[in-house]
Amino acid sequence: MNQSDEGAGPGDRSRRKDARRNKETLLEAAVAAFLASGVNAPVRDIASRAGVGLGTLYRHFPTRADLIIAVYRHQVDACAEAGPALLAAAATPHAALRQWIDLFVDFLVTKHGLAAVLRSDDSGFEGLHTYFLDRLLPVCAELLDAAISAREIRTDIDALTLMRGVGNLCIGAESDPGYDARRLVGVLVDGLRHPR
Amino acid sequence: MNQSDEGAGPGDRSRRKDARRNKETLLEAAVAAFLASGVNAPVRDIASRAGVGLGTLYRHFPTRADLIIAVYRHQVDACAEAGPALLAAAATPHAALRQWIDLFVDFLVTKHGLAAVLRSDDSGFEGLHTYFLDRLLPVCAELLDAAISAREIRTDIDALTLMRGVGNLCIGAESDPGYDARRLVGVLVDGLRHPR
DNA sequence: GCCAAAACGGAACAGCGTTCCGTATCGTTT
DNA sequence: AAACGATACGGAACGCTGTTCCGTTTTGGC
Repeated sequence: MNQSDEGAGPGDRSRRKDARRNKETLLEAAVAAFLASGVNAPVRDIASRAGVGLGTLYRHFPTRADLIIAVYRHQVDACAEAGPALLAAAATPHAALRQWIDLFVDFLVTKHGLAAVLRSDDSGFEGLHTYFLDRLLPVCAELLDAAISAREIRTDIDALTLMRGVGNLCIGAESDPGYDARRLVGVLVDGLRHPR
Repeated sequence: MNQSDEGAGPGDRSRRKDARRNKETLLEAAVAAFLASGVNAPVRDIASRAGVGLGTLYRHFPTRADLIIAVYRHQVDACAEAGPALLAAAATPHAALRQWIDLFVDFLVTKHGLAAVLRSDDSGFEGLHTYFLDRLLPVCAELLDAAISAREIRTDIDALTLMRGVGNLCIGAESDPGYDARRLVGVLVDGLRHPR
């Protein structure tokens, strides 16, 4: 989708070496900034952490979303790949779904502001939104279908709605001791089972 | 909490009549702007709709949150007041809780962006946040307690977590045909019942 | 009609993401 | 080694927020 598909690995041979180095530095700076101030850390902070101008940042990551994607790509991929393994290992598809969603929730909750930005209808984050959905929606759908086939859960909630719901429940979970997103997601997943 | 407690009714006698008129006009402009562009309509739009300067807007409503509160105050109050009535009328406390939450969800879903702004950890919306919680949390707690006393639901979800969860589930419900917040909230409320 | 008190309007400020372009560096070619 | 075109850099500037501030205007009791 964009040129930052592979972080700043050795994949982009044709680029100048200062460009490769800057991209790498920017990624490290972004990781640090996101950790310190959340995903909404100002671009200027990230650029100055990297000792680089704004122009440089924007050439490598045309939008905030691209930078966020580059930072979290590996973790999202790991989450996606865990799906089939969980399905194979768990006692029931519903248990696998629960475990997979827990994985997703753990990821979201530990990234300050990521859940919020994921759901933001602000254009400019569409790329981020799309990436997450492209990667995770098929996995979620597979688990959901398996649970439906096993007649464990209701059939009127599709994978997209479920993922968005789980993502939404994670919003604000980090900066609010009185709000237990994990438990609430657990309740939601319980509710998926056929009503009595 | 602030001087806009009563919209722009005849309550504030001591104010100059142009001030009263402007406040009323601003409220109408805000209603129109929120309807047209969502709760995040720029203050400048609202001021210019009202044919009034920015200073005037900010004198009457010291922050965006105050304006939003003034616009939705009556509907929030109505929702709060519906709680006890539903509890008295419904077959079971859990049914009353479900109906009350449906009321709340209907309110949120029809106000573009309100759910998002309600959950935003952005300071400046704390007033809004506080008002909603002050008004609705006791009602939710009453319904929740009743359902717990009737041994209908689990005891590990408190009113605050539930309300925030429901609010979160409503985020983005307006601008996303593929996302069914109402149904998802229904699933969550189902999940509140004791696990099998 | 006078005049303080009250309210108004909008320029100005701070902070955001993003764009743009003159300048500096790189790496190849001579 | 020198020169040169392509590539990349830096940061001022733009457009958009919400909010503050203060010179000017309006109001309403005397």
